[in-house]
Amino acid sequence: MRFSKQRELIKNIVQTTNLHPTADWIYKKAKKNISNISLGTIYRNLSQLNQDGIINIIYDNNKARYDWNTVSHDHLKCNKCGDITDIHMHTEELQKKVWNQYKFEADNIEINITGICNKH
Amino acid sequence: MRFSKQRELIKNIVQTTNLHPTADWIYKKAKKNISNISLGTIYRNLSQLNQDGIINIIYDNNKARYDWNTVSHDHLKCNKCGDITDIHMHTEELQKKVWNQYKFEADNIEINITGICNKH
DNA sequence: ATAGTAATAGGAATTATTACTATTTATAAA
DNA sequence: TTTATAAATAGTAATAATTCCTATTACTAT
Ligand SMILES: [Mn+2]
Ligand SMILES: [Mn+2]
Ligand SMILES: [Zn+2]
Ligand SMILES: [Zn+2]
Repeated sequence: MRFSKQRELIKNIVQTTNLHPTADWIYKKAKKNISNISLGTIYRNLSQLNQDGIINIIYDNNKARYDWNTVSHDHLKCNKCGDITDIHMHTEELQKKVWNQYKFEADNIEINITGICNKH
Repeated sequence: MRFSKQRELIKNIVQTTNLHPTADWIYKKAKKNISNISLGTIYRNLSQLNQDGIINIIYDNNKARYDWNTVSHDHLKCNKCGDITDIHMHTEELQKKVWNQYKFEADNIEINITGICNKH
């Protein structure tokens, strides 16, 4: 993978927010630095960065969000303000359980909890 | 909500499969009975049925799937064959945990586990 | 039967994402 | 340094999933 200032910028944007931004949010932010950057470049680089284990993708209903935190963790999504916050459930236990009970070899466990956050 | 043969058919299709079908799968199946049914009707009725608690919606990456089983449960998705199977984790504990630790009032907990199923 | 209401079909619009292509750019060899 | 070339880019078109719109149809209560 060759260096590009676009990829560097995109990586930096993702790595300096905890908002779990969408591609479009990242695109708007990136345009402030590189005004003619294209949305295709955003998507291409986000998926490259994901493939290289540098960032994570999470799915919020029918859109992707990007997470700087590649360590396995889970999310709380507030129905009122839309905020997504990190939590850590102990998925190792679940992983064991699905193996023991279903002989299912889990490689990823994602827990998405929706409800009302403590700001309301 | 008034009776309609379209809604009855859509409900029946969802309630007689455990495949967690997409809107498009349901559409194709429905057309065999009502050849001029429209995709808009599929979506409208699926979301009505969901609002009335008759069926459930689950999100598989960036598309919706529909589940006849409205009792809280979770899913295993196989990366090889794409099959989605039901499991039951004990989410009551998780619900308590997020309340105690984060004061987050959970109304829905979805656990999505991907990996390799016991058919491979 | 008629009127009022609720549902429909069909297509247009929207949103998120991917694909295509001509041009530019990073890197490494000559 | 110049040059070769593979990778990346901008811009645009295409696709996929979903929602919105509107004229028409079907039920229901008078
Ligand atoms: Mn996170
Ligand atoms: Mn299910
Ligand atoms: Zn909130
Ligand atoms: Zn499988």
